Amino acid sequence: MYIALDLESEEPIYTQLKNQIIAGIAKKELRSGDPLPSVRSLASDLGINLHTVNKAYQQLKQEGFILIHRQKGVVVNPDGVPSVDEAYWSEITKRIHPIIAESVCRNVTEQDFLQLCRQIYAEFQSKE
Amino acid sequence: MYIALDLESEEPIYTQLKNQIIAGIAKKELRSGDPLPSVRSLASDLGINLHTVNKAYQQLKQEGFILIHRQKGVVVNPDGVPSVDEAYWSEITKRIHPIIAESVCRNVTEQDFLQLCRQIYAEFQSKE
Amino acid sequence: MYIALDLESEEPIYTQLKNQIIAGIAKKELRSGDPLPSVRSLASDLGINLHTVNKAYQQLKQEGFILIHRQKGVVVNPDGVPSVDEAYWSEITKRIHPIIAESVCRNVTEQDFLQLCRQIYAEFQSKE
Amino acid sequence: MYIALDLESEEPIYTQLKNQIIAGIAKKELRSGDPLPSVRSLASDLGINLHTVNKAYQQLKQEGFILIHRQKGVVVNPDGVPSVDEAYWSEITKRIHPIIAESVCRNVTEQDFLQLCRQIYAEFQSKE
DNA sequence: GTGGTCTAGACCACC
DNA sequence: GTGGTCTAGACCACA
Repeated sequence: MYIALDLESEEPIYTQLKNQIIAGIAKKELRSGDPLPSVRSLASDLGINLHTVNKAYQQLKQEGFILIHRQKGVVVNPDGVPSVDEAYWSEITKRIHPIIAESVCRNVTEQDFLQLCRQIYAEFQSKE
Repeated sequence: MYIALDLESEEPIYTQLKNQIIAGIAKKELRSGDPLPSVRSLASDLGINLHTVNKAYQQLKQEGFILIHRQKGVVVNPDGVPSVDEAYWSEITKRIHPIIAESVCRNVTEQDFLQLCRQIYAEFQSKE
Repeated sequence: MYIALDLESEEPIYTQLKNQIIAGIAKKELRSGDPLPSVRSLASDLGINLHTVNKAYQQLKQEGFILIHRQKGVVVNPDGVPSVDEAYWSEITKRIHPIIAESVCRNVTEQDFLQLCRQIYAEFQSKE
Repeated sequence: MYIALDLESEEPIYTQLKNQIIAGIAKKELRSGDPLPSVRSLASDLGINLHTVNKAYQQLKQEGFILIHRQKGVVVNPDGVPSVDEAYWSEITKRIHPIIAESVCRNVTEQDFLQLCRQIYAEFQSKE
């Protein structure tokens, strides 16, 4: 799985990393039980500090995407990711809200917006 | 127009302020040419720092939502907000992408996701 | 509130710090809304690294004991700590289980054990 | 005696093993003088490393729970486990203290806490 | 070899 | 001033 980081971006590196791993899981490039690189090797491959990788891994662990074994290393959660619940639904609403507000202001039609979402959804489900 | 800030939130205050003004424009509570409070009075009303309000206003100006006249004060852009362009389209895609990735992982169906977007859209267009 | 760390202990410093802050809350030395020292000043006072303090604070935040404001600093959760729930009940059981197992082996009577617990409880509730 | 290890747990495997053997002694499933499997066979049965079993055994020996003879193998201490002493009493206090502190914060009543301890005690003494 | 902990020191965003 | 991020490099526990 290929990971591209923009070290100049305002988005923290660990966030970029985290999102790309989540995207990898969504695309089924990473499946339940698959191993992930060790913090050290991934940090070395990406040319970043191992603590940065570790921070991304810790958050992914905390959100239930991965398991971190002290010795065996890191694997995608074999039980799958916790499904949507109320807390997630309210969080996702809070995240989408301002995006749609701005789109409305900029005269993006609902149709266009939904179409964009469908495209992105399609991108993830193509390989299923 | 009522503005509610969460000073405890991880989201910077200036971002919250900016988003709520954009939401106000989207909901037509604020229309082209409408005046906005001065930096000073808004800061005082909200009990926050001048710089914080100023930062929000500067970014809104930068993105074409408002105009700041030295004398006339602050007004919603009378020419309307710049419509969607390619740059915005690519930016919006980048912002939605990780949200959808996580939703896919959490087994949110495309239908549910689109339905949520429709609801939020409806919230803005009700008063049109 | 006085904090004593044992830098030689096997228990990680951030865990010791975390537990002492929880104890402070339990003893009402720290009350809802009370401010805690900044990571830098506490680190300096204790003679440890600010990242170590930060780790303790982050975990306390994650467990709902404190809130961390970007600017205002750190405060004890004004809404109080999340009450016991099933997850906590099962966790606490898992933590006490081996302690009692060993006590049974060492001929600590149930009475003595419960008496010890009562004493510790009393220590926290004396100032209430 | 059945031993269940959680290889995913944060708790080191050797600690889990140690605690389960102590629990076995507390439950009288293992009695004074009873033989324990050899390091080699137990490691093989549990599918874990020799060193891991060895570390658990060494600590159990150190704390007086078992004896390790070069020839006769491993047995539960025929003289019984050393009874509670001051050192143990202070150690147990240190271990319970943070648990009760957190319980106080989370509004677990003393009654509920003591009741939980009684239940766990009962679990060990049922077979006596 | 793995991750966990700790230190030291840097720059940035926010207010 | 605050916390957030990132780097660099060290030692330890675990298996």
